[in-house]
Amino acid sequence: MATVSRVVNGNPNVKPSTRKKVLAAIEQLGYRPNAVARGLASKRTTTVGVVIPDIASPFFAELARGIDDIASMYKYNIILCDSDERIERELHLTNTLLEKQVDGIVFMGREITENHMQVFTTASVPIVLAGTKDPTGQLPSVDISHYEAGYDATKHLIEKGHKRVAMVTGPLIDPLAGMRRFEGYKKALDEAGLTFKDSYVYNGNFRYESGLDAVEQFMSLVEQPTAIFAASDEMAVGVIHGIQDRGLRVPEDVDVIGFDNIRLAEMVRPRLTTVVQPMYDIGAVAMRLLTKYMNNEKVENHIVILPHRIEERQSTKSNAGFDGEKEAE
Amino acid sequence: MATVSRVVNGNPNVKPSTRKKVLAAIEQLGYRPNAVARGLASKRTTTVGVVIPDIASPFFAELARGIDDIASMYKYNIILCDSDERIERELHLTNTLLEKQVDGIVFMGREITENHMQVFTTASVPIVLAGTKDPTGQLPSVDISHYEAGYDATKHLIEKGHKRVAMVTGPLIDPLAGMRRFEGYKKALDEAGLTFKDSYVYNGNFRYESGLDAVEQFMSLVEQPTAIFAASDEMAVGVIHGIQDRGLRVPEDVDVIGFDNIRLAEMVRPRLTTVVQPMYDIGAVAMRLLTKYMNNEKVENHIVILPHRIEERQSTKSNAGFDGEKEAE
DNA sequence: CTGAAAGCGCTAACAA
DNA sequence: TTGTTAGCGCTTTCAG
Repeated sequence: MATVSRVVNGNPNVKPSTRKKVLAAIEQLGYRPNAVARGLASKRTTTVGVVIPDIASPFFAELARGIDDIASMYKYNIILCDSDERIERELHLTNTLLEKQVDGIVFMGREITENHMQVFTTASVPIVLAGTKDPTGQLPSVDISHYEAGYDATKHLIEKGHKRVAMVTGPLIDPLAGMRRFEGYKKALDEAGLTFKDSYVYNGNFRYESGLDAVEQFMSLVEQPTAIFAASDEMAVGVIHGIQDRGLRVPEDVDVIGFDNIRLAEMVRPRLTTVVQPMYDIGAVAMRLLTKYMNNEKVENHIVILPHRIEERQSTKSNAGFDGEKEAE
Repeated sequence: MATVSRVVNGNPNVKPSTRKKVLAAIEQLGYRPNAVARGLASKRTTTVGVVIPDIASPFFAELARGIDDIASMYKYNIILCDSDERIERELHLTNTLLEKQVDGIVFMGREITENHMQVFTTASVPIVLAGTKDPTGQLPSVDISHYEAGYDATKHLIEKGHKRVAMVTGPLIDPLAGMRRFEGYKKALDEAGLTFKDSYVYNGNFRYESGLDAVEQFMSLVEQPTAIFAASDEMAVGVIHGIQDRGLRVPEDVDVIGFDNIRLAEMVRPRLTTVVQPMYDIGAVAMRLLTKYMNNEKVENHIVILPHRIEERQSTKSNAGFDGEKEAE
């Protein structure tokens, strides 16, 4: 019994000859170790929980790939839970995962509330946040700087000579991908001496249709924006199509920049200039970080901020020269 | 001890007053039942395994959503395993899931080999295939008729008057989404008296780039096709862009029809006419079917074929009238 | 309706 | 190097 356990677990204290015999018997009988019993006895399940807002979102799916790749590299399986972006569900799923005795959890979500903190901090296993960050900075997390990224995207447009720069934001209830990117936009405007206008902001929901709707708002203005920053690639593509559907051209009439760099960014004409977020890496690093906690390894920085950059494609004009206008201030 | 178990599991044989007391104590102590111990004792883990070729593929992600929704409706959790389209990995993951004592498995994959059958048929829990089907028809499965769908798509093009209809296939090693759709294409051609030409076929891999490459092949021909059927929406969008990049127009110069109806089909100009496959439903029905097997319910049809249909959008000409040509035969 | 007792299949000391 | 012995935390008879 114990020897079989040793063989199955690769314990070296087994005489090679008996190991052979055990292995033969295992093969013979088609014996399959019971991971549940093992989990109960050893208190390790080699399973980690993953909470994801929407598995069908290209952004989160890519994070999930990063998580899964590293997890399988470390021989962990993943219990994947789609929270459908609902907070009560996030909490409930986290508790279920804890009941299932996962060795750790990677949590993806939008907003981290007090309730989240309560559940997370009382958990007996490590939890790391991927693609988000808790407001108090207590929890380990892996993300980019949404503020900087929003600032950079806007500045990129301003540097091309644009004075009338609009933004399609995400839901502002989302403190990072929604609010912080928006704040970065305002900062860039401010720094360039451009006045912020409410009519140049459309609150979207990251989806394609929001981009279409945003264009409807912007193009009904007397002073139409000449450049648009969308907080997601999907919305940016919606913006491009909205513009094209009106007979205008991108980037000749309007420059467009997106956010994320999902594959869609290359599957549109013109190809989308966008802020690239290392989605796969965010997932991978988060999972790697989790393995360290699960193995009680030392971790120096529990909050990791990965770099972003701008990938310039064809939806923004390449020439810096531009028929500037002065009315915009 | 036993009474607590009864309370936790909702067993009615408990006096309401003691139930109250137990519940209070649970709350008081912050007691969290251990699902692993429960699984060992009861031999049910309320967890199902899901094998998926690529979590980042919009097609499979949508299936996964269907699976997950129904699973959570029935209080199951999901261990999600990305096989990365590699057969050995599929087999290995299936075995791991079995070791983890999942109550059932939903399997998504391309080809079902002898080796698969061996593992599947010796498993002690039910396994259902989603988005595929085993060649022998022994295993429960949920899918569409790829042959019919390929036939319908091609016929749709032919009925618009096209004589030169090309196809971008999936990998022909994929017996269904690759081969069967292709066979349907050939059937429709044959039935319409059109001769099949090798040069009108491009073997793609379902990805966007394949569509681009296919156009390169097709447009180098003396007799260029006037209509193209792509076996996936991604490839179809690649085809559209390939055509547009050459200064031609869709559908004025070439009609294009895709396959799947992923969200991308609406996020392109012109919007893509496509064969709609009920992706979410395939996943949902597969999971529902699995629950029946797990509960030992009667199942009448273990192979279910869901309907497909063609959604006509702007990438195919709406008028049946067409400047036909006769050289094509 | 409740409690006692026997496992579920394994791991982890401990002894031998 | 191997076997023995306790559990892991629950469910499930079986008495009472």
